[in-house]
Amino acid sequence: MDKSDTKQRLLDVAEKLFASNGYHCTSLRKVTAKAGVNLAAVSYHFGSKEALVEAIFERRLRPLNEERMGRLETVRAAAGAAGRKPTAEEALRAFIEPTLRFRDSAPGARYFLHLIGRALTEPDDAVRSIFFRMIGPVFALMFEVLCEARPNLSRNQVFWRLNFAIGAISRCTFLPEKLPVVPAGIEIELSADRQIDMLVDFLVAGMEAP
Amino acid sequence: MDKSDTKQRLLDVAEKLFASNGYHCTSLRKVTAKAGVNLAAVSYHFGSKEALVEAIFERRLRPLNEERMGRLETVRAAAGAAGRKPTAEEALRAFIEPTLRFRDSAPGARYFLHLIGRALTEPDDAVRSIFFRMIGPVFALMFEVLCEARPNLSRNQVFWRLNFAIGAISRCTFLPEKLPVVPAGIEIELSADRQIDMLVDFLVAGMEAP
DNA sequence: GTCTATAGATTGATAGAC
DNA sequence: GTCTATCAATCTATAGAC
Repeated sequence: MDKSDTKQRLLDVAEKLFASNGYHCTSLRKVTAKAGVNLAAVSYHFGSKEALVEAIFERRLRPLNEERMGRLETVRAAAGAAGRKPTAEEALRAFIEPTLRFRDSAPGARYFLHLIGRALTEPDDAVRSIFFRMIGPVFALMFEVLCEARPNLSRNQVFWRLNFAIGAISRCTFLPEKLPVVPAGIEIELSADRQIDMLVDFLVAGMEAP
Repeated sequence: MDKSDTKQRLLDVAEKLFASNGYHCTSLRKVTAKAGVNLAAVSYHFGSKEALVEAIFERRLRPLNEERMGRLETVRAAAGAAGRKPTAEEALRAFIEPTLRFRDSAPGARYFLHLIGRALTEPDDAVRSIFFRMIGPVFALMFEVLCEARPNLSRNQVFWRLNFAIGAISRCTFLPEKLPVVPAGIEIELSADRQIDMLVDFLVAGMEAP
């Protein structure tokens, strides 16, 4: 029990600190101090700082990606069985719903989503490529399903619209306190379902634009 | 001439390196070495690393913001004079066209846009707040004009749709080589006008969704 | 304005005792 | 598995000669 406890605590604390303060602004000393473990524990359990962040991605992104891929395959299969194309809404929901519902599924999931929202723009090539490698297959499948949903668009147009959608979605996975200046009276904390509805309304319209 | 030359070279080189490799991954030693000036020149001309990045933002963001604000005011005035509301397309174009045309207007502008695309998600509180302070008034005006354009939406909905749009736009200001895995046959380098059209098609539809 | 030299602090990683 | 102690590298910032 003690054995895995240190490892888990390191993952939990590092996830939160990397998300809140960034990978490079967070030293291993801060992580181990907050986790209440020894500095050398990172080397022992993970090997390096980079391997630690990779383990953080791996732990949460693997099940999340499996769910998104599974739902995308289901969308494709259901449409095929009915002799029609998948719709943009089905594809978008298959991606968005697991992502945003995941936000409230575990204590640290919110921090993790913030972390991957920033991984999209991560300046460190090593860290960014860890993330891109894990997200690549989901992105590729999403792209193919969207191409089927919008056969009249060029692949080029679908690619860019998917990128636009990714950018929009990433604004919802951010910790609310990290958003730009918020006008008075704005509700910045939304339930996952409300956030999903807003995203889907916006993105389906964008994706179905001529 | 020599006097301002060092300062300009520092701005140009730091802009490029901060954009390509990130603020924290770029040491002042790398900047001064690549600029061919002495390490101490940063302290002399700017005072600190943070003041350097602030000067980088200031140099390009001030004229760009003035143009975007001016165009937003024009949209509002023209609609008012005609006794109608501004449209979402007018508001979006007033923001997007200056931004993306700016991309090709100066040698380093492309790097700068990448930098501000990442400033949205900057983990360092000091750097992020420099950016938010500069972008705040534009964001606020954009929000008000969009509220006028879509009076049937709640301010909450407009706020989130504006955030979605910001996220989408930021995917176009990125250096193409920093995008996630790109499927074969995709044209990743688009002219500003082509990119503007794609963005506007997508975002107008999203913004006008019920 | 530009330079050298260095202070002063922090970092990731590791060797070796327990 | 956990700990102390420390290495070697890096960083920003600055003092002071020219």
